[in-house]
Amino acid sequence: MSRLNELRMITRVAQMYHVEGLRQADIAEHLRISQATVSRMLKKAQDEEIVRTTVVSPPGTYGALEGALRQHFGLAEVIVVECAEDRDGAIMARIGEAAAHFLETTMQPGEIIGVSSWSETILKMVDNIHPMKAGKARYVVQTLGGMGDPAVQTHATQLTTRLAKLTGAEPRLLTAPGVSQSREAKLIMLADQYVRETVDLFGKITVAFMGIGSIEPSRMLARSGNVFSSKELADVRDAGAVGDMSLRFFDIAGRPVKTPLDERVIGLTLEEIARIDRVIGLAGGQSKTNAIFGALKTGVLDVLITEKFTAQRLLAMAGLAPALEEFT
Amino acid sequence: MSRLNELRMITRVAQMYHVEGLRQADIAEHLRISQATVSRMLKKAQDEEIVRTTVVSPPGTYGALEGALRQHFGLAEVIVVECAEDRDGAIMARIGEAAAHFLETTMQPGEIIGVSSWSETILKMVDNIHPMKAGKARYVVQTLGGMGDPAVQTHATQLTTRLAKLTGAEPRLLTAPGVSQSREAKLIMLADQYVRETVDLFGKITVAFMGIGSIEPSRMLARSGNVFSSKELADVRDAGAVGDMSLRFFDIAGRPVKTPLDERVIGLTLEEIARIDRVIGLAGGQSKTNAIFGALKTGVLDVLITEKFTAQRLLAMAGLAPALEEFT
DNA sequence: TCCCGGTATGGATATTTATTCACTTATGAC
DNA sequence: GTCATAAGTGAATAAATATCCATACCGGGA
Repeated sequence: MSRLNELRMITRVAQMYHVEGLRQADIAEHLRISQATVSRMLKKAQDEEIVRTTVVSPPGTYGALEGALRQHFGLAEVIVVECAEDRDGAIMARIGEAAAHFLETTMQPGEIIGVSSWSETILKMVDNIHPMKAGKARYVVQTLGGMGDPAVQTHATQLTTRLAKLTGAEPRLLTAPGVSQSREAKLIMLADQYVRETVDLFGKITVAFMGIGSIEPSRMLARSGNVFSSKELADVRDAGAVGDMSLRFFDIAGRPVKTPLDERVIGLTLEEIARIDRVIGLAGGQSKTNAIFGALKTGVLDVLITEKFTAQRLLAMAGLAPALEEFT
Repeated sequence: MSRLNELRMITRVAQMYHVEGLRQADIAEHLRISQATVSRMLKKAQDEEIVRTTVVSPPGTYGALEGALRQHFGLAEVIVVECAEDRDGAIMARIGEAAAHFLETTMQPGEIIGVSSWSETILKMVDNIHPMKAGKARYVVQTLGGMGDPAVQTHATQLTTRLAKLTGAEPRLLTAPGVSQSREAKLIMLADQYVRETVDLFGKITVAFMGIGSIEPSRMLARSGNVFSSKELADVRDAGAVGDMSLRFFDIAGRPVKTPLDERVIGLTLEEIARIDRVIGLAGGQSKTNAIFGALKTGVLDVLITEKFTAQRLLAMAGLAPALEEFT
């Protein structure tokens, strides 16, 4: 009997607190009990599920998708954006916006930002960053050499420099090609004073933005500026690679895929990426799904920023398809 | 655009706070913002209805009914109990239990308790009170003279005394009949030293338990011990009375119904009842519905303790029938 | 009967949360 | 452009809430 009366009272307290918005002290007075007891009753109301709190995602946000991805891939944060069109360009733009906002709101003063310069998504991110007045970053470090002929390499330089300016940081450029001619050529590049200084900062990077690339011959070659042949690309794919971050390839299970090409790349290694405090992966789109899945499996990412349909596909691949109903 | 990102972030914060149970400071650290902002976001989440808190009544409790009654009749508290059987006896027993629990949990030390002694529900209440160890009441004041022949009047005395003992208070008895022979007889009674002392306490009562009686010839006469005639009863009813508290009659709209009988009653008046800080009305059952409705309309009650079906009928009478669906 | 472990209580206090304040930045009128 | 206004921020602080602690009480077993 008293059990029921107890529940009745707890319900009433919960009502007053959550619905009527009274303070615990007022409720205590009203019911002539102590505030401590009211607090305990409210806790009990939670435990007994007399009060239920639900968090609903507003239209255009995808809390459930984000939560499922966080959980399944062990990520600290996931941001899923909505994208009306399914064009890759539109998707990158939206992801870039979100990444920009993320950087703006989470950047700490003195941070050392790593950025692999030639991802289009990262370009979009930089486009959307507002100049920061307070709380400047320390360095923006280019984590991969430039692609294509030297004239075009200035794109990378510009992007790094622009990001540095926007964040109030000092740019640290990697004045070398992303893919050197040979292992030996790479060593020579690394001997350069300025290159050396930048590479030495790799271990100090506190936050890195990683474009995730897919192994798709046309795009890959296009963006590479033909620094490696379609033969090399085929080798990488034959070795099981599905995608790359900073030209470090991995397979669908997230295992690194090492080929001779690997030795010629001037930029962060997967091991170095893994040691960075916050690594933010940016990518979305049908063609990149496998690459993103592999990237997540490498375990080096802390944050993923992607797009709704991609997120759904990733969960489906992870075997969470049945739950997809909820994730519309 | 930033609007959506804002909502996304708020949703995430709400998720962390309400679902994952993190502290605001931890969330702030995770998201690299200030705790103040987290607090503000959570408030916004409430406002935007991103978090929804619902209080459900556990089975056997009737939060919705209680709330509707509180609201409609302007009561400070309402307790609705469940009663399996529809017998009046069973209903009174359950209401008595609830009233006992209410008294136990809300009584303040030094309280002066008024009790109109002959209501069966109040009898049940006293039956269910556990002796109080700490926080004793000051007085238990009998607010209506005894009914029936002097030998039977000891019932009233006993009830008051017993309640006083249970609450650690000093009993203050009204050693007079509830209904005197005449106006003159009443004055003589009131001249009595002990009666005087008790009546003087009427104005000091801090909490009063009121049985609510219905005008129903058989029961009324039975309980009255035939101190008034069926003619007198008919007069009262003809005057529109539907019920009484402490033999003070009122009609369905809660208006006092004064008849010559009124002058002969030795006990609290409605005006005196109205001045008491907390007046708790106890009643339930089909036959008492109109009486309770009238009692609520008098505006003298602060708390009502009743039973589920009675509560539903009261709301139906109040014109809240359509809402009854929810109140099963 | 008395004593013991488990549970509940309110007062005091530690912890957590909300609000204030001073300041910065964005926005819009002129 | 300049100014005023509005909106947002974090540090400090006020306010509210949760927890600790000492105590009281209940039920059950010696």
